Amino acid sequence: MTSARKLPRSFYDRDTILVAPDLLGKLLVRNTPEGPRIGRIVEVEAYLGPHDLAAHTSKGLTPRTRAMFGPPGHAYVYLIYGMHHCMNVVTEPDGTGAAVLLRALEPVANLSDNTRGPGRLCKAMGIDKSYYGHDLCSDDFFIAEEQGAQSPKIATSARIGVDYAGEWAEKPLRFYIEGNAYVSRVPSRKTPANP
DNA sequence: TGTAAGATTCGG
DNA sequence: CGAATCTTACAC
Repeated sequence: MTSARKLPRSFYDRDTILVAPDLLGKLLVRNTPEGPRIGRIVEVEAYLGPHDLAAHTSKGLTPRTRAMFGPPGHAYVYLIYGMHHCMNVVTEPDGTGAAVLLRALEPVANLSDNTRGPGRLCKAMGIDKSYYGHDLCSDDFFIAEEQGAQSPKIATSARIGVDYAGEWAEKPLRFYIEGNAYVSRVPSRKTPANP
């Protein structure tokens, strides 16, 4: 049986551009009365801070973005389009306003097969606003590293669904495991920066 | 107090 | 390609 080690707070207390790709291959774990729901992270997006026009924190500190401006290693959960929850992992020191959006999981235990895309990911894991600001260094909801796991092959692309962000929409801040069947989309779509 | 838009998903 | 659906932010 493979062992897994919970990631320490220091893992999240680094530049978001480093944390995002490092999250690939890690295990998202939520303990429930029916047993632990576990998924391997295969796709993420980095949101760097208030200067990143695609990030929610570019609007400043509001009740909604409070968790994202908070200390690292906590969950930033929000409802989008009135029907889907999205989960982020807060990074960098308290007050920075940066986070990593989890976009897709590969099912490992007690998960449906429907884990592609940030909305479906939260539905499969049972994540909602009750987890807003939840500490990911807790025992019931955390991210762990599989011991002996090999480093995944990482690819990048522009982030999805942030066309409103101008030049920030084109930056390669989406990271995913190349070839993994659970990545939500292939970057075969419109690529403006491809003359 | 009113309104516009969103880090998405699903159906036609 | 457009509706669903409702919270949030911001204008009046």
